[in-house]
Amino acid sequence: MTEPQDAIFRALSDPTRRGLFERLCRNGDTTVVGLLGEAGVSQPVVSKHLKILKTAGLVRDRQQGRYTYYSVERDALRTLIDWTSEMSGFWNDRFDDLDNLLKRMDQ
Amino acid sequence: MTEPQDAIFRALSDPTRRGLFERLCRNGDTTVVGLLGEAGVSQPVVSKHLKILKTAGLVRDRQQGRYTYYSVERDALRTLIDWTSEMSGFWNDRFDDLDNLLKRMDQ
DNA sequence: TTAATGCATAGCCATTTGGGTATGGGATTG
DNA sequence: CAATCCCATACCCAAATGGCTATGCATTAA
Repeated sequence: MTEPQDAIFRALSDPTRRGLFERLCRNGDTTVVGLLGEAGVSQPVVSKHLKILKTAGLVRDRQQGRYTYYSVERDALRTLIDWTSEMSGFWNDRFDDLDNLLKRMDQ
Repeated sequence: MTEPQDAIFRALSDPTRRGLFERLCRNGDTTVVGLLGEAGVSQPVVSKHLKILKTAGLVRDRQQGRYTYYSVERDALRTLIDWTSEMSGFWNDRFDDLDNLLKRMDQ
């Protein structure tokens, strides 16, 4: 059972790739060549990273003539947010339990 | 410049490792042997993963006799939450900009 | 229609990574 | 004190990963 978090965390774990995603978050809708500047790697590498981000459901691409525009996918970070709040929830629940325990012990 | 997100995303990108972290979120304060069951890997591998989680600032360990208890670090997910909301922010800002643009065009 | 541009795919290679077994040291139990 | 248990470190190995160059296919520009 491969969780959806797998692809997300994997995709964002590489600095170059996360940099591409961040740039798309800031500037949105950019061509591959447009992303090439700050990436610091060759064009094929950028393409490869974008494909991974796309597979993870983080970005989408749109063809226009000989250009390919990439942009952040709608609800890209939904899975990440959900997972994080679930984990935080467990954490808080345990503190609630501890809290209740202490209250009961206090009586 | 190695961002703090690097270690976090890296650490959580591996399913086995994320599984360990999730288990600690749910149950908190568990020994290495206690974690061994669900992990599905050998004890040395669990220890190695825990070390990586610890280095990433996600968990802490506490020695007690011959047992080592691991638990989720306070504010473990802070960095993750901050990064996510920052990215979401950029996204929303762009929509605000678009919104403003449309309003201005509307006049 | 030729030349140039944008981009993806295909190989190739060095490094990293996740897993295993072997081992040893400290703490507890018999 | 001997046996056992908990856990970390040291190696080793196959597979995955991230980078590169070469190349080819569209699309646009000359």
